[in-house]
Order: sequence, then C-alpha cells, then structure tokens
Amino acid sequence: MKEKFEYRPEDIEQKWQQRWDSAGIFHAEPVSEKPCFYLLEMFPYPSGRIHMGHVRNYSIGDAYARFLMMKGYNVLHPMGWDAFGLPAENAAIAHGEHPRVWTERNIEYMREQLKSLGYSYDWRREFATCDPEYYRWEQEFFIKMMEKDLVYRKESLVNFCPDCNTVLANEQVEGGCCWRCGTEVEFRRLPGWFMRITRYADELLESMEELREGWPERVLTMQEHWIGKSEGLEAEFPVADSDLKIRFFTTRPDTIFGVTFMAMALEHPLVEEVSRVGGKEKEVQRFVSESLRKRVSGEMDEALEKEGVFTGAYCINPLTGERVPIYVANFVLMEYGTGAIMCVPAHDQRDFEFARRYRIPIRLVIQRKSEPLREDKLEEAWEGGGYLVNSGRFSGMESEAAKDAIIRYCEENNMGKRAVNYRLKDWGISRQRYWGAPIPVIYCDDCGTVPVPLEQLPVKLPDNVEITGKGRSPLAAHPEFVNTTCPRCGRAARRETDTMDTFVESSWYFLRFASLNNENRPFDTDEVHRWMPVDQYIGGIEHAVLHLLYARFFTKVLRDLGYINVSEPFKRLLTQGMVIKDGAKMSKSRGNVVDPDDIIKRYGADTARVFILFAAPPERDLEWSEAGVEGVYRFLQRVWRVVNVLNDRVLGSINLEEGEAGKEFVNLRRTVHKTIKEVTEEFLTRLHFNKALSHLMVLLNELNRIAETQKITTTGDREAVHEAVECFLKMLAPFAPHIAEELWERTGGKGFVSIAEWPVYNESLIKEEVIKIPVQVNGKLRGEVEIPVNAGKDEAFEMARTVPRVQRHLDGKEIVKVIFVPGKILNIIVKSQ
RNA sequence: GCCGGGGUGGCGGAAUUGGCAGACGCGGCGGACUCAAAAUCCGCAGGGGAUCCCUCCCCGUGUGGGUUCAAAUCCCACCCCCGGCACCA
Repeated sequence: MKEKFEYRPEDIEQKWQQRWDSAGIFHAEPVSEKPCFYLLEMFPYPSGRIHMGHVRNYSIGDAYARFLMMKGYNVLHPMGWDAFGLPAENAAIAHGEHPRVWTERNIEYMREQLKSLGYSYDWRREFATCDPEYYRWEQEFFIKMMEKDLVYRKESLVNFCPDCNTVLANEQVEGGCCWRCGTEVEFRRLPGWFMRITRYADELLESMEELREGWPERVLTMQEHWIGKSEGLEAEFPVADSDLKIRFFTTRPDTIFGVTFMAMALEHPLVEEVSRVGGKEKEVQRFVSESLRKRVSGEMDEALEKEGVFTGAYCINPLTGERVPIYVANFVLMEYGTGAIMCVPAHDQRDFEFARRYRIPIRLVIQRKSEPLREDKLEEAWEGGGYLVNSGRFSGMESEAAKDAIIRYCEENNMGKRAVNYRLKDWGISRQRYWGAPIPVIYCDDCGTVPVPLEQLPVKLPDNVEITGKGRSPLAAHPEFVNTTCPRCGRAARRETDTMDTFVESSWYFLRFASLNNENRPFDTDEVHRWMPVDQYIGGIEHAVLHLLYARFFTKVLRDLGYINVSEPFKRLLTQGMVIKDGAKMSKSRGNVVDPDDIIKRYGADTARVFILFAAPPERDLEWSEAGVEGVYRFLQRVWRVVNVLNDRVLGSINLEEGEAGKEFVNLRRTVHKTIKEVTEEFLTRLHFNKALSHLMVLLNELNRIAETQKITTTGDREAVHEAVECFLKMLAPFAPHIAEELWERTGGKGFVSIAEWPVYNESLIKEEVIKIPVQVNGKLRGEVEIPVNAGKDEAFEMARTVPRVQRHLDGKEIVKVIFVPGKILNIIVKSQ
C-alpha cells in the first residue's frame, strides 16, 4: 500500500519510453487523412553531451508536439545531428582521435540522453550531416549553383581566425573576434568560394512581410539591419589631370553641391595611381601601411581617430566644376559601396570631424526649416532635411525632392545612376578544414576549374588523414585525395581541398527530415511539399542572422533550381531564452553548469521537463534554481499521491446513489473545464507553458482538497472525479509524459495517454449563475458583492449599496454616477454634500 | 550613438481589447503528525499605520507628469538593465 503512493520515476520512465518506441506512436505518416504539422527544433551539434539549453529547446518543442498529436494532427517531429564542425577536429588534435569516431560516439551518447528525456521524435528520420548520403546532395546543389552562377570563386580579403586556422564569414565575426573561439580575427587575402546571397537580398527583404505574423519582430529587424539596403546615387568624379575616375555611392545626392573633398579606402585599388597623379606616393604609402598595421593589431578599436592623408590629386565635381582634394582616409570602408566617398562635412558628422581636423572647408547646402543654420557657426553636421541652398539650379528645393532631381540630372548627363547598396555581402563558404563537406571541384591545368560530374558524387572525405592542426589543412596534405584526373580531358588534376561552411548543411536539413524515402535523391519532392514549410521552428536567438538567414536564402535557391516550390522555410519561429545560473550563462569556465544527466538521475525526466517549462515563459532567460526543481518534484509526487488516492476512492465507491453531482463536485467540474480552456489557450497562442502548468497546479490543489475532505456519494460525484482525473492526466501528458502514462494506465485509461484525444471544455459548465464582483467608491475598492451573472446595472447597484462597508462610504454623499461593467466591476462616484 | 526587449513582493513569475495588482511556485513564518528530526499535510504572508480579535484606513507595478469614473496596462518626458548593430557614406 505504501509503495503504491511513492512516486519513483526510475521505475516508470524507461518503461514508457520503450513502449512508445515499440508502438511507433510518434511516427509521422507520409500519407494521412489528418492535417499535417511540421514542428522542428534546431538540431544539435554533437559536442559530447546535451546541455540545459537543449533540454529547454526540446522540452518546449516536445510539449507542443505532443499537444498537437493529441489534437489529432499528423505531426512531423524529427531529430538529427549537425555533425560537421571544428570541435571534432580540435578533439582530434588534442586526443588523436578521428573526428568521425569522436562524432559518432557523441551522437550515440546524446541520442540516449534525448531518449531518456522521453521526447516524441520520429527516430526513423534521424541522420547526421556528416553522412556521405547527406552531404553528397549538398555537393550536387553546389554544382547546380555553379551552373547558375550562384556560387563563384574569387580572391578576397577575408576574416581569418589564426587559432581555428580557417576563414570566417562576416556573420561569424563578433566584435573583431572569432564567434567560436574568441581569438582576434586577422585579414588575409585568400581565394575562396562564395555563394551569391546578395542576388537574393531584395527577395530576402521583401518576403519578410510573410513572416511578420509568425516571427519575433526583433529577429526580423536584425535581418533587415544585416541586409542593410539603402538607395541613392552611384556616380563618378573625374580626377583632374588624368584619365582616372573615382566611383562612389551616396544616399545623400541632395548634398552633392556641398562636397569639399573626396576620400578613398586604404585598400582602394586606385590609391597608388591617384597619389602618383598628385605626386605624393610616398606619404600616401606610408600612411596606408601604418593604418593597416594599426587595424590588424587592433589599436583602432573604440575611440578611433579619423585620420587621412592628402593624395595631392583633385577631383572635378561636374555639377559645380570645382576641384576638390582627394584624401585616403582610415574611416572609409572598402567592403561597402565602391570603397570611395564624396564628403560633405556640413551634412555628415564623420566628414565634419575629418574636415575640422584637416582644415577642409565646410559648405552649408541644406538649410533647415526651424532655426536657420549658419555656415560659420556649425558645431556639428546637420544630417536632417530641409531645403537646398548654394546648389545652383536645385537651390530652394526640398531635400527629398532634390535627391530625385539630382539623380535624374546625373543620369541625363552621364555622371551616374540611381543605385541600391547592401550591407550584406556574398557568403564565403570555403573553410580550410578537414571535417566538412568537400567542395566538389577539380582544378585542371588545361581545363581550369571543373565541377565534379554528378555521377561521381559524393566526393567522400577520406578517413585516413593525419590531423595535426598545423600547416595546411589535412586534405591538402593528402595526396590520394588531392591528385585526381580531370573529368573533361582525363589528364592529371587536383581536387579543391576546402570544405564547406557547416551552415550549408543546416540550410536544408529540414527538407531531408521531411522525406522518408531518399533513394537516389536529396528528398522526395511530394513528401517535402506535404510538410513544408515548417509550421513551427524553435531555437536559440543566437541564430537570428546566421543560420536563419542562410536557411531562407538556401530555400529560395533550391526553389529556383527546381527542387521545391517553397520560398520560406519557417512559417513561425520561437526563439527561446538562455538557461542561466547565478545570473550568467552556464559555462565550464564559470563552473556553473548543471548537467541534465544529474537531474534526470535524481528527479527523473518529467521533473526536468516540467521545471524548465515552469520557471519562465519560453522567450525569456531562465534562471536555474535547485529549489525550484525540488518544488516541481514535490508537485509530481503530489500528482502521484492524489491521483492514486482518488482512483482508489472511485474504485471503492460501491452502492452509490444514482444522481447528480453534489455542489463540491459541480465546482470541481467548473475548475476542470476552466483549466482545459486556459491550458488549451496557451497551446494555441503564446506557448507560455509556465502559465499552463500553474493552472494544472491549481486543479491539482482542488483535487487534493476534494480527496481530503469530500466523500463520493452519488454516481454524479464519481463521474465528476473520473472526468477530472482523466482531463488532468491528459493535460499533464505533454509536459510530464511518463507519470501521465503510468497513472493513465493505473486509472484504467485506454491506450496511450500520449495520443489520447485532447479534452474539450464545455462553456456552460464554466459559467456561474452568481458571481462576485468588486465594488469601488470613487475608484477605490470598498468591498465586493454577489450578483446574478446576468444582473443589470441597477440591480447590481441596489445590491452593492447594502454592503456595509460600501454603505459607509456612500453615507451622506450625493451619488453622481454609477459605472457598471458586467462581470468586471461596479464603480460608484459620489461627491460630498 | 542607433535599433529591439525589459524594469511588478525576499526570489522566479501572473494579471495587456484599461476594471479586485501579486495567480502558481520557491524561500519564510506558524501549526498538525513524531520521543525527536526528515518527509508529508494544513494555515499565514506587498509595505505602513489605526484598532484590539470584529475589523478599518493610507501607500504601492523604475522616476516625474498627463488622459480616465478607473492605469502595471494608454500618452509625454526621463532613468536603469539586457541583447543586437556600430564609421554602411
């Protein structure tokens, strides 16, 4: 008897995991009558063990998935492994273990961890991105993209992490440091492969409109910002006494009459020639190399002074015919626009600061409408709008109109054209590493760069490599890999030894998951179209611009290559907050890591899941609390005890009177149906499971009270209790599935509660005939009154004025007004006589 | 600097078409059970004051104003915290 009331998660959790598994109840059906729902959580990198961030991510997803299954959806809820990447290689360097072995072992272990948490995945769909059967399709996409000029090779100045010994994309540089290891990034000139994401910049921006409903606003703004579209004028000014021209981009063509100098980036290809025209090659060269040195050594971080050097040469501003000096300046970015700018110190703060420093004239050409600006009294640039002055034929125009007029004027006179610029740059995907998908290209001395023929795919990663972390990448040092024959001419040739950025794998894995039958193809198109787009995607905010932007881009590319007809991969996105402890992110170096295994061992998976869902709403950061975990464990113990007690009571209730439920039991039913309403609501809207769980706790408290104080005397009573327990277990199942299954079985439930039908509430049972509403006098709470639910204003007022405390406040006062909001409040306004 | 998000008891958090602020949980206090403790169960609890066992009053959602019968919620100004971007021409 005693044991029966003891909750022992270790006795039940594995049992149910096995039963679910052998019954295959979480399999997504490729063909089904039911409505389909694709629920995806970001798949993990197999780093060794799962951490609390994973538990949070996957517990949120699992609760939702289980709810949807109970709601009658055919739910696709897959899991797999983002298995390529640097840590595998670093582990190899440190311990001499092969990355594949290391990765596979980690996957084995982490899979068991996920299974021990009882997640409802369709494990048949599991794969790892390091499987040649996966990455070979990526190689195919790469080749098809080559044909469409969506991928190309060029030499460029790249971000290079000396520690990881590899190139980083712009998005992977955080504050000048490597996003993964934190080492300061260097600039190197290297050849590499690029994906033409800029060709999709506009579409990526425009189709964001479809995502407005389902994505957090801040993710969209971050992407918008990242793409950084701006419109303006691209023009060129001739360099005096030469044939040279300097191209520049500006968003402020309306200020073009205020140009008093030009500035070029340090790396601008014309720096040398221009300074030769000006006769100041030496000075310029010295300045350039000194500034570049500073940049690399990081001396220019925060308080960077704007510095520059006069090249001795002048540009002619064709609109004014004036000569303006050309500078080379450290604040001009080579990566943006054309690497050169027109400078208008009166109307651009940066130009203003530079002009002050080098005593360059400042000319006012935009006059604001409020307090007029005085050219000789400017303390800072005026970057706002106004009307044009000192601007020839354009003087007097509004700046917005002038932008347009000046662009058109330039176009008519062949000086420039309307142009759009993006902050977004093409995606450099070459990595000088071993543990990644090989780029399927062969270099032939005669035929040049030749794609590997499709029938020769996959280009497999060789296993017998030596990984030292020093010198060239292991593939480059592997003759059997490098040396091959040219597919065109058959002569000796060399393979590309760069591998692809691992963000390429994660840019289409959701398509592979959606397809169960992948014989000789990346995925089954029909199956993919049945599921895509992902209805709900869940993952960390840290991928707001990296993974989420690449995946959007890749989806569009695959559409244009004819693989799919989907344009956006993720309809709705939930970005969950971090799990923190002692106010900081869990990290080994901080020593504040809580290991999921420990928690599961001590309290069971259900406690871990419920705690992590209960402690905070999903998008907010979650502070880990040992005491909170204990509290949740107690809750589950109470669930165990109360349900068992009530079950005994129901089974033991013989010789009952036929009849309606008693008052207490009617009240219980009301609580039950209210709870169904509230919990269901959370699943259908915000996924704030902390609130759903608190409602379940209220219901349990009620059940406990009933168990302690009430006797079942009628069949109606028994029905009410039975309904309450049944509904409670069903609603608990998405959060704490193991205990719910066990109790479901013990209380005589049929089949698995995990796929039982989600309860539906009955509105008429929730409604009360008599309700209490608060009564205010002059806006201050003075009591409450019980009134019939359909009472009118007058009736409510008459009843309220009999409440002694209310009466006291009305005494001797004149009643000015009575405000009655049915079901909410009664407010009596009085005034002293 | 710019763009987002946020500021509610000792703590995590509820309450957003304006309508009883603090649900639920943690921690705390008191009680029951026990030889005792743990566990469990029951009860109390925003702050201050008056009253003296019946209660009653005032104050309270970052700060200061405003709109309203009524504001955590709406408007204006400001402060602080977190995240992102940061010479993007």
